[in-house]
Amino acid sequence: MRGYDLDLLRFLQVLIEEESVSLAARRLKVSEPAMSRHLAKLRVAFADPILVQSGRRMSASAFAVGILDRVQELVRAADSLIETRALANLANMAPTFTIRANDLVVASLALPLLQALKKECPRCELIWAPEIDDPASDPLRHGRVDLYIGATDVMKPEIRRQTLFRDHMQGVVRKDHPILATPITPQSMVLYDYISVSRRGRAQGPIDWVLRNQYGLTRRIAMVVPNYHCMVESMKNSDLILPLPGIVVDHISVAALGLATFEFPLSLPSIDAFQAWHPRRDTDPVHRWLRETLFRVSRQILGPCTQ
Amino acid sequence: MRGYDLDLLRFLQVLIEEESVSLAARRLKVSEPAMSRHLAKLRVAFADPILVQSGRRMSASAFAVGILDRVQELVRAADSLIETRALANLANMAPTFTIRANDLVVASLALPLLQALKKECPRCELIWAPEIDDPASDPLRHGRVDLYIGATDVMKPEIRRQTLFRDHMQGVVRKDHPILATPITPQSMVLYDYISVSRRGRAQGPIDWVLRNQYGLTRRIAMVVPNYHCMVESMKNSDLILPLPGIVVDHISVAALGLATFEFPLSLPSIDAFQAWHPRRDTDPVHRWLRETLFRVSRQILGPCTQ
DNA sequence: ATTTATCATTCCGAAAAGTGGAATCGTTGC
DNA sequence: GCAACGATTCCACTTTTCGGAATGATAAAT
Repeated sequence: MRGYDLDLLRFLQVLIEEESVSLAARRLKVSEPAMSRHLAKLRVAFADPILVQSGRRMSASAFAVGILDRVQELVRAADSLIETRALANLANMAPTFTIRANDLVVASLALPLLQALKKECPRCELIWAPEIDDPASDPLRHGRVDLYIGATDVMKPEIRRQTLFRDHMQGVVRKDHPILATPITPQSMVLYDYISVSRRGRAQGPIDWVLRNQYGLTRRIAMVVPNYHCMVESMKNSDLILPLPGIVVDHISVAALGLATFEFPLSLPSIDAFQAWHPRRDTDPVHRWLRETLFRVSRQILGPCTQ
Repeated sequence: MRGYDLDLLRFLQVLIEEESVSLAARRLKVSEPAMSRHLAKLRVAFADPILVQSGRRMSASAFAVGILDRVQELVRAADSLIETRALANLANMAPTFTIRANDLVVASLALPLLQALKKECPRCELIWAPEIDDPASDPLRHGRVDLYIGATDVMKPEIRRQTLFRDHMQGVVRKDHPILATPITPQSMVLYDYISVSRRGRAQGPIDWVLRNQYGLTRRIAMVVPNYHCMVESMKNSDLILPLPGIVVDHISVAALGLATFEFPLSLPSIDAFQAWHPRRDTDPVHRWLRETLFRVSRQILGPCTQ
């Protein structure tokens, strides 16, 4: 006798995580009757109900909750055996990844990421796809893009995502801007006009919402630009204020451009940059290696997320 | 896509351990074609041959050898999930185990073992079956005995066994025996007659073989007895030498019986006491709990094996 | 060099297992 | 009391797995 079918562990993990036969079925792409039968087999094998009726819903039994960690680790470890084999051959592979990210990310991460990847896989290639105005999920779904790096996009529900780093906006002005002469307050913020960076022409953002809701103030957007490049070259001749994320500020030579920066005296929500991918790549060990390498590199370059 | 069938891990483990499709098939009680197909699926899943032809035989690939530890641990951990559930209910169980062991073992281990078992399972019961002269394997095969503890028995090949403790023989004589007047040598050993303890009337043993082969000496067996009990009561009135294992010597009150002990000046093979059970109990979590408890108790009482 | 033995793989028909849709059951909200 | 929702059971069909027979590969024996 060989004991129970170990493949039931895959079902067990998802059943406990979802606490629902229907959701578990959907997640593993089988019918509800099929999932129900798997649950029945698990109940026999473990002599435990696993999921118990809790009013209209189901909830996991104490025993099931107690072993979830071990089940998750088991399934993960079992799948990583496959990766052991696949990754053993990285040095002989020549994978090409298409990654879509905005210019800020490319500027700061592209080179260190490529260096880290090539360390283990010398013939690895990256293609940085240009930003588009369509929803970011579609190319992931169709497989035209392997990985997407964004911060504000709303992704389709099935798209997987992982936070890479946390950022916040800083104000950029010319070096001797009058706003710097005294401690900056919300009131002094709105004395000057602003530049807004938005590919879709969106002028309003978190700064506006906080000013209005917490101080009853309104800032003026003098113009909206699709990217910051030409602004940082010429804004030193004006009193305009340009909000930029830290990732950019760290990247440009502020002093050389005749500029200075300041922290907004506001409680702004942070910006969580993430990487996103389609679930079909979940079990692709080479794709996982890419994600893990990008995650590690982004933390090295940009510092850990404080969350 | 759910990834490969995790149940293949059971086959993977046995295939790597046996390095033979036939032996693996036999061990898991499937046909050779069935095992061959499982191997084929493993080869696809891992993109590795797993077993490669090495002349007439097969041997495990480097990759397979490299992951065997992890595979064994995975299968063990997966099966132990079942035990987690089963053992969670020990306090409410009332299992009865039939254990066959010789009197020496019963005398020294029965009470501590029962105490240790009852600590976790208050209604647990032990039945110590009397020694018999038939092969010890048969009752295990037929299920009449759950566990057998022995030392010298040859068991059937499918019987599982685990060493419990290591022992050695000591000489027992009356308190003022002349052999104790000077350092004991092989030559002085054979000046006196011996008692041999053997249920099957076997007079010769390792002592005889070592004396003959290393010193060209022969000891005289004055009599053979089926157990040592009556001898230790009456032998103080004679110059007979009674060899007994340490487990007995530690158990009886040597001084109160007017006796003394000595170490044989010979390089004798040690006695490995073991527990034995039928493989059908391998996956029985309650039976495994019994074995593990017996193992732990025997080490506590008799000291660890130096091996 | 040929034959024999052993072990692994492939083929094939039969048996077993698994599937999803439909029907049914149990619980809660309205 | 009825409707909605989710889980389970039933049923016919599909897929997978099984073991015996046949085949292939290798080394030992003759």
